[in-house]
Amino acid sequence: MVTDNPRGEIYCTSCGFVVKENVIETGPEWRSFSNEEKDERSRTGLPTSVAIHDMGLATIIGSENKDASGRSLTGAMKSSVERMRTWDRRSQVHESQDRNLKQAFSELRRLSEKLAVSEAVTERAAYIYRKALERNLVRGRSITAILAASLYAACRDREVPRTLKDVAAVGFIKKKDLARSYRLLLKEMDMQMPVVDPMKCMSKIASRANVSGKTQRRAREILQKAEQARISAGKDPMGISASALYVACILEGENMTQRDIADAAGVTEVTIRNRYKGLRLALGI
DNA sequence: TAAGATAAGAGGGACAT
DNA sequence: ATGTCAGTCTTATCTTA
Repeated sequence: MVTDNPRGEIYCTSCGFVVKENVIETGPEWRSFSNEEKDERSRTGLPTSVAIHDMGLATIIGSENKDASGRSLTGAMKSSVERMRTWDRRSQVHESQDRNLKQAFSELRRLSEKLAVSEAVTERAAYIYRKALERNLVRGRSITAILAASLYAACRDREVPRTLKDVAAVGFIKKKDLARSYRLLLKEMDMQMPVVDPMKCMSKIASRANVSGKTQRRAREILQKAEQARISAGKDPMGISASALYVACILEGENMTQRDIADAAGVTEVTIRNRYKGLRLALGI
């Protein structure tokens, strides 16, 4: 059993079955450099986070007209403090950028929760969105579009297997629009993303399709051979992964239809068939 | 019913004009 | 900037076992 923290999933190392998704960070909040420190430090308050518009560091001037030692303020002082309060309130959302971020991040929370991604991914998405905002990429486009693209980018960056389709669905936007925004981010911000590893998709599909661990191991072997045979480049990783699993089901005598696997992977039967054909050709099955 | 075949269409990358 | 080309994936429909 292994915890994959960035992905927020716990899965079995021998069969790849995903036991639990969206696991909360289990480590201590602080790194400790000695045992004494470890004992002394405790979790205090919210950790700072770039996914909160002011990074969780807001301080507001209270409404009690008392000074630090609890004495009432003089009249002159009162009006002065009142002015400060006004500015204090204004500075909390002092720019349109801040307002934008506030809205975006509440949306981000919603999407992250629905996608069941870890806090690390959410943080990353927030960071990317901030950058996008700074570079004026949001102007003239919808906040949701760029935000969803940031979230997708974060998933790619952290190698969390979420498809464009997954993200588009929870954001109620069209897949092609999401793809467009995502490419915009990559281009304008010179980002480089790792290629999606079909292996990473395997456990996801397998657990959704309810195939046995044995079959899944078989599928992984097939997938490995397929990669060695270089027939996977440029193909949809979910498609590759799904068809490998389909082949494994046949070999292991597990009665799964193309429809079942296709549904679990979020691709069409035709795609399965095409990959399946190439797989047979390359591996001589 | 499941699997295979075929065709049309979308969207984007590469490359030339 | 605009057009073409090759390649991928999707949707839809028909055929085959």
